[in-house]
Amino acid sequence: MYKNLLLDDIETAILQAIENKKLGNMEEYTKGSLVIEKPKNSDFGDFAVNVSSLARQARIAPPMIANAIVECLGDKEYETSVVGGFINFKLSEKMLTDVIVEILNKKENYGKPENIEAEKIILEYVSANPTGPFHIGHGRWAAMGSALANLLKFYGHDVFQEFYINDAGSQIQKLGRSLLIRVKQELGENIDFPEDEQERKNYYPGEYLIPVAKDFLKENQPTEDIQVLSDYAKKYMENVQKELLEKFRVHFDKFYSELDLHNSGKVDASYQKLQESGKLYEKDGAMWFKSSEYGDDQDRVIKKADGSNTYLTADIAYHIDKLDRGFDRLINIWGADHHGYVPRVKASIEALGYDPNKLEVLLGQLVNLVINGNEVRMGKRKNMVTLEDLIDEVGIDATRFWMCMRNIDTTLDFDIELAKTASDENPVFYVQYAHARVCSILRNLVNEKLNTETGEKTPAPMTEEEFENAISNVDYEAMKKAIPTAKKLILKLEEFKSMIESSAKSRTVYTVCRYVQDLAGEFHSFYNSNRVICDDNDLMKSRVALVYSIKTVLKNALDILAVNAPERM
RNA sequence: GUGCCCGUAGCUCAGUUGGAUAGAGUGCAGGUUUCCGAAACCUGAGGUCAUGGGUUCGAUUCCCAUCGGGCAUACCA
Repeated sequence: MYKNLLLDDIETAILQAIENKKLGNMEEYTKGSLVIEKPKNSDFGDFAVNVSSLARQARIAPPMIANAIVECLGDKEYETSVVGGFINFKLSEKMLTDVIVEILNKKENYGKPENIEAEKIILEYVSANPTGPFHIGHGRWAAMGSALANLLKFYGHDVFQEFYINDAGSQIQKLGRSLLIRVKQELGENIDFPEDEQERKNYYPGEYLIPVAKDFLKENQPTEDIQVLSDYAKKYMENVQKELLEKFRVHFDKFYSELDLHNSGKVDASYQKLQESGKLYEKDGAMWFKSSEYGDDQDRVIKKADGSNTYLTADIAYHIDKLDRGFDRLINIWGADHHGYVPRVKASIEALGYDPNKLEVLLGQLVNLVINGNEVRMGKRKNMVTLEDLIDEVGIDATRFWMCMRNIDTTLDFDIELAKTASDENPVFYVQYAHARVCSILRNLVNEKLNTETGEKTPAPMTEEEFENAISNVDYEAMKKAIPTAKKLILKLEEFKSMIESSAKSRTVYTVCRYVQDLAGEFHSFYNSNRVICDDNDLMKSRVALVYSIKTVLKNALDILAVNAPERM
């Protein structure tokens, strides 16, 4: 990508300038200390670099530094100009053409970096309790996690997606007790969940267990055995969750059961290892882990006074297991309500002799539901608007896009009315419309036109063969005519590569959403003042190559988000 | 109380190791269609970057304090 090329050139020139004693007191330069950026005002150029930061070391004014560097740059394809401490770059038409050539050659691989250090990554997300249907908050992790997985894969990493099923704790008994009440209700018994708020907390009073009870009775004899009921409800909810994930285009390579983890002996084994490391001690009849020695604000209980394990014990074993499976990097997406949990898990990893920096936890702020302009707090069990309800109302594409379009650091306000009306106010349609429009142009190019009133046929502007030729044999001569009116558009297409790199490195998917909106905007703007199908054959051919490139890049970006790129709308 | 996240246009949000006139969408006002999809485009108004200090040639960005919002502070999971 041109950012890297320009930076290389500039850094070489700086080293040359230092050697020639043109940079005052400056004696050395560390690569990577400058950044190529886009000028705020495009009149300055296509790219720019600010060299003011070198002034302190060189002890001469920024403009002089900039000029000295430019002098050492030599003849290049692009033009340079100096304004204050900035060196501005203007790409040549040949360089712009090369962007299109590259896209048309690489197609669905355009944007993938050539040489990166591929990491073996395990990405864990959603990891919900199998005690009920997903709510909207789970939808955010599902959409963002799957998009992040797609992004990291596209970038070249080896990504394994995993869902940790919390199927071992007391909440499972609670689920069974709740199902028992629903079963009894089905059998005509006059019984309900306790009114008392404290007691009610021991149940899941949501109506979603009613169909579960019905199905249970179809397949089983009535029972009051909580274990049987728990197992049934748990499996049932797991299947409900799995089906919805697939429908939502979220694919996990493995569903890892906490119960299996316990049964495998791995939890006991990691407890043993912790004990051997000397980081456990007894207090008040319980076993404590000295996590405060590793930056946690206090020590944590690892085995309760009654001899049972805490949730943390299993989670330590789980993370150690991930490391033992040979992953270079563990990325977890957790809700912000679990943020206090990060230091203790890292502490345990370190205490057991692993590198805690291999674990990256992306903490996501929660989702607020906005109904009729009022925020509805997402309680875990009350006010439940399920993810499925949401998808049914606003569609998969819109839901995925909305969930991904904000930085994970900010609380997401999901305005259900806005998402439902979902037309002009919805950015996903704006982007999809751009893709459909491109496809429409491409169709019109090779289809003859029929006048419905007169029955007359106008021949297609291009034959299939001419079309194939226009998008496969492209060089500067062929593209030249399209360049002057398409400069901004081509620069945006070029930006796809640097966007992919920075998004992958910073683990953000909202930047991909922003990019597709920008690209769609550039295209719509271009479309309004330039025609693709026109009388000038050379111009038409070159614009066909341009428009086909846009379609390719839009598709590549939307594929990462797992949002459809429709041919028609 | 303590820790983490946040506070930028009416609203929802960007702002890349500190740097050019703080940007986009939406909303509002106005304009654009004999021609490839007007679900689009163009123009305009709209800002004490929460507040007050500090560091710096330069702060929306870094530091401190205050105010406001969210989350967490279990031998629950």
